[in-house]
Amino acid sequence: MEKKDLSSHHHSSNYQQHQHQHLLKADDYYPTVMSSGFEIHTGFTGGDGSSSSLFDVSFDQKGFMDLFNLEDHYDFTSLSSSSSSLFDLVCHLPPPTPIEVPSSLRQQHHHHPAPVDPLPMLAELSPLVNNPATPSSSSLSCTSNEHNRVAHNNKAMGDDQDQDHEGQGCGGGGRSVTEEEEEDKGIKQLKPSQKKQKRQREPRFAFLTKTDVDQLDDGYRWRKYGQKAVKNSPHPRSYYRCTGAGCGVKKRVERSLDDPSLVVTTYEGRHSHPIPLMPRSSYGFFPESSSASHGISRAGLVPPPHLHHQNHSQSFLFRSPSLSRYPSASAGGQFRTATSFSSAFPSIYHQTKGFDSPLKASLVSDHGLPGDIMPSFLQKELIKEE
DNA sequence: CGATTTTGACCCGCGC
DNA sequence: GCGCGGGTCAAAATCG
Repeated sequence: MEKKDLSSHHHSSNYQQHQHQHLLKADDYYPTVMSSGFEIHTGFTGGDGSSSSLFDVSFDQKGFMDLFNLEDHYDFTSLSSSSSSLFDLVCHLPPPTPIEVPSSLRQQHHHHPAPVDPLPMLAELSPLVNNPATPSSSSLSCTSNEHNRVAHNNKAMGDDQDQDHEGQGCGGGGRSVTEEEEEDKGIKQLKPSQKKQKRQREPRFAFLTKTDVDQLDDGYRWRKYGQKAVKNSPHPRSYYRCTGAGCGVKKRVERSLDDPSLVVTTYEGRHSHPIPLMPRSSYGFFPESSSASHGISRAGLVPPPHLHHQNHSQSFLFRSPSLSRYPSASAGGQFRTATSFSSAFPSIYHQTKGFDSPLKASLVSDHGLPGDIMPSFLQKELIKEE
């Protein structure tokens, strides 16, 4: 039934490499950190910014600051590419406050399970409203999982939340990934008593990406296991699972109702393995940094300790598939991406364009931390603009 | 031929 | 209890 509508969308093949802007948004939050050298402009700029630097990132400073409460401590304006990046900051900052997710997004995410322990603070903070600055700017909001409380108004995903304990899982919880996974699968079949136990979901992160492409290449390999029509939306939602052995990380991709040009990618769980491919994503960022556990290594960022705890730290790199083939950023063309993510930075909105150089960024997670979810899109998104 | 995608069916929780 | 909607399974189809 629904499929039909859906079908039209996926396929990367069709995606053109033209312009994609990625806005990253995050939704459920967890603070992830991204790294790398970009410039951060304190002013919020609209979506297509016109900045020309390679990595211009604009944040809504205010929101950002608010989140972190940094105002007093950090001078964002001073950040520049040379600096370690905002991630540095992030690392030292207090956790962000949750933001409210745009209605369209909310449907899905919000339900937060119960989580793990996320940031207490956040939890308390509760809802923030973010103002979607611009439609596209999408600020996304995120809420933390835990924070569900806040959000839980939406029940849309009710089941979601309830399900599985994976939550802790991937990294967190106690069960091994495989176990979880299996359980996951088996859930249906086994269901008897299990029902009672509600499953909790793992922490999720959502990113908003403004792009023509539905699928971003974040360095991991994903297998699509389902697609559903989204209520009130012509665009379907696709479900992907990481193909890594034992890795139960899931990803959900759909277009925003509010702005079809925005792709909402929600990650759930942590990867239990390092990023596979260099091939595809060989752009380099990643890696190594594992050792740095918290902190940023030059390239990467790691979530602040407090944030770190759970596994939330993940690293991502996003690239649109189509772009994958393009040799890195080096390609001098202009690329542009705008991402906003709420997880870590709730109302942040930034754009990047034209990277000329490979970003050095790598997000680090403790390696495979399950997380490794964070996109590095920042880094590499190379999108050729026109 | 193995991996991935497609897609209808099914499961499950929730509200009415 | 029923219908709705989200999420997942799994067989078939497709891809590389």
